[in-house]
Amino acid sequence: MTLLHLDHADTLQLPVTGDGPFNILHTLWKPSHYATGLEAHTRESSWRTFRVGDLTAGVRLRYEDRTVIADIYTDGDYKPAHREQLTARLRASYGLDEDTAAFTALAEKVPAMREPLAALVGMRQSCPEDHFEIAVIALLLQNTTISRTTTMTRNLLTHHGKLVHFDGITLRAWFTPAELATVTAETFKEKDKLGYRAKSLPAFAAFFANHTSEDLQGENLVEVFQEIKGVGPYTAAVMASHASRDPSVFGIDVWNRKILARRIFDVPDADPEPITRRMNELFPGHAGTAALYFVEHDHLDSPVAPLLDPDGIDAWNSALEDTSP
DNA sequence: AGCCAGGTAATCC
DNA sequence: GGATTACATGGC
Repeated sequence: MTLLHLDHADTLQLPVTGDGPFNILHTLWKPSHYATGLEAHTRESSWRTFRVGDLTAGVRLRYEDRTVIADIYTDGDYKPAHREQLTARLRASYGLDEDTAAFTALAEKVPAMREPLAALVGMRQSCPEDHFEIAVIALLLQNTTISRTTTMTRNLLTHHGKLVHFDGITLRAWFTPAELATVTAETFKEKDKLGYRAKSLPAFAAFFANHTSEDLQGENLVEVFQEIKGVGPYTAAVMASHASRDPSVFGIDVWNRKILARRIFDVPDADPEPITRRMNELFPGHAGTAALYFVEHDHLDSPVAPLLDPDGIDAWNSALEDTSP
């Protein structure tokens, strides 16, 4: 597939205004997140692609003096409106304006949260995906293994997304709902190997071609999202907790169910209802944030997609560029 | 071979 | 309503 070269267009200074400590490493890089090719992280820098309106952007992120510095690389006409959209998107994606004090106060009173808090304090939810993109991620996680989720993600992004190069790194970029709307369910099944999920994706593309993330502000999202075919309680909760950044919500699945059962009940597994009830008792209004801390702490020692060594970037680039369509 | 994966919708009683 | 069951695919 063609490699799109992006040129430097802007540098944004994004001060962290939220109250409390800010953990840049674990806000940008989550040890539990599987490899998508959409982002890469070293200890010093992160790279990530964004689709914003008609723009394809590559972003390199660094942090100093309580400010996130974002170097923006683009493929075309970069307008003032793009700067505004990207600024808002980056601030929201990494929770730069969100306080951590309320959660930290609750967390300090719960013995099971002591270690996760010590290791991760100042970490915010990260969700560079918009509602459409996070819905696709959650769809690909449904009832399958991470290995197959990774394969399906690679298939979709290779066949229907973009491959870009900027600031010395090669990354994949998402397709937009409009771009995906031209693809049939049969292609998703036969070519992208999505299995029974194939018929959900056209419904996702159609819904989000007509509803932007901005349109959805203020709705009861967990209910609204479930009107989309293929979106149930889990996918809707992932969308609300991640893209809508509702700190009280978390999607429960067989994976985090076991992690949370162990952390709060000291048992290998438990039913979703008592887990949800107990999480809400322990962390009222912040159960989603608490779940995030438990899950990321669980993966800290063996990350799903480890940090990149700066010497490994050439190999990273070759691996992505060699993927055939 | 058979079971299970970071679920959901359709179809039962 | 709540309790099954089919649904694609791949790894162990």
